[in-house]
Amino acid sequence: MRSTKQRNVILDIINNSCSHLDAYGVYEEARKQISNISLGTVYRNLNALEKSHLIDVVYDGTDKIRYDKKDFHQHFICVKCHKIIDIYDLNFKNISTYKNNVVMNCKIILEGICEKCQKEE
Amino acid sequence: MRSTKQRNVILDIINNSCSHLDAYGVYEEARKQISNISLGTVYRNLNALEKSHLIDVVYDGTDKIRYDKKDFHQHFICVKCHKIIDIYDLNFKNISTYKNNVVMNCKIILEGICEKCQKEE
DNA sequence: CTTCTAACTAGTAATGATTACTATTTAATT
DNA sequence: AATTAAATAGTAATCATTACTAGTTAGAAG
Repeated sequence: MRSTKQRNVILDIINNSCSHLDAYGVYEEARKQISNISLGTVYRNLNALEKSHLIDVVYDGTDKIRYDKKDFHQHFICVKCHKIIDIYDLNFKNISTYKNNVVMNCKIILEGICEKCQKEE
Repeated sequence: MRSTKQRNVILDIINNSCSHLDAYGVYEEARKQISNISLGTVYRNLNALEKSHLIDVVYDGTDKIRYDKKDFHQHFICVKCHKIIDIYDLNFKNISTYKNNVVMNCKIILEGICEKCQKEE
């Protein structure tokens, strides 16, 4: 993967933001630095950066994919307004609430390479 | 929410499947029982059932939303082939592998109603 | 049982997030 | 400086999902 101005700007935007931007949000931020950057370039780089494990994705329950820095933490997601709250102090002892937010469900997803795909590498 | 033939068939398909079907997969199964069921009806009911917490959604890393029965378990998702493996015996003591599948990341998402949305109810 | 009506459906059109394509540019190696 | 594979801008295409409309139906009330 080559180092380009566009890719560096996009990675910096993700790493310096706490707002879980979607692709268009990243595009709007990036245009402040590279006025004619293409939306396709933003999509292509977000996919490439995610594939290289340099950024993470978050699904907030809408149809948009949101992007997040690689920084170990968990999320609370409101099923009504789709707000995402970063959790840096998860405590499984009382998981029915997290700071006045009512918890209804807990999803745990392990991501990795399955047995079959390891053999094909 | 009224009980309709279409809605019952769709809920049954989700509850009797282990394959994390997407909307079109549910549509194909449903047509075996209601030959002229509409794809729009499938989408509308999947959304309604999820909103009523009768079914769950799973994101496998593709652009398709997959549906799952409400049955407390966790998921392993392969980042290469997007296979979803159900986990009923999660053990945090050694999380670097799950049954020969290499774990690279663990996402924990709490879902619920945020403080602001509670006040607006 | 009949009437009533809001909720639901089938079928189709529209939307919009994402991806694909193409000519041009550029990082970085030789 | 020359070379070239990878990347980009701009635009067109894709396709999962949602919206719309006229007709149908579940289920409550008389």
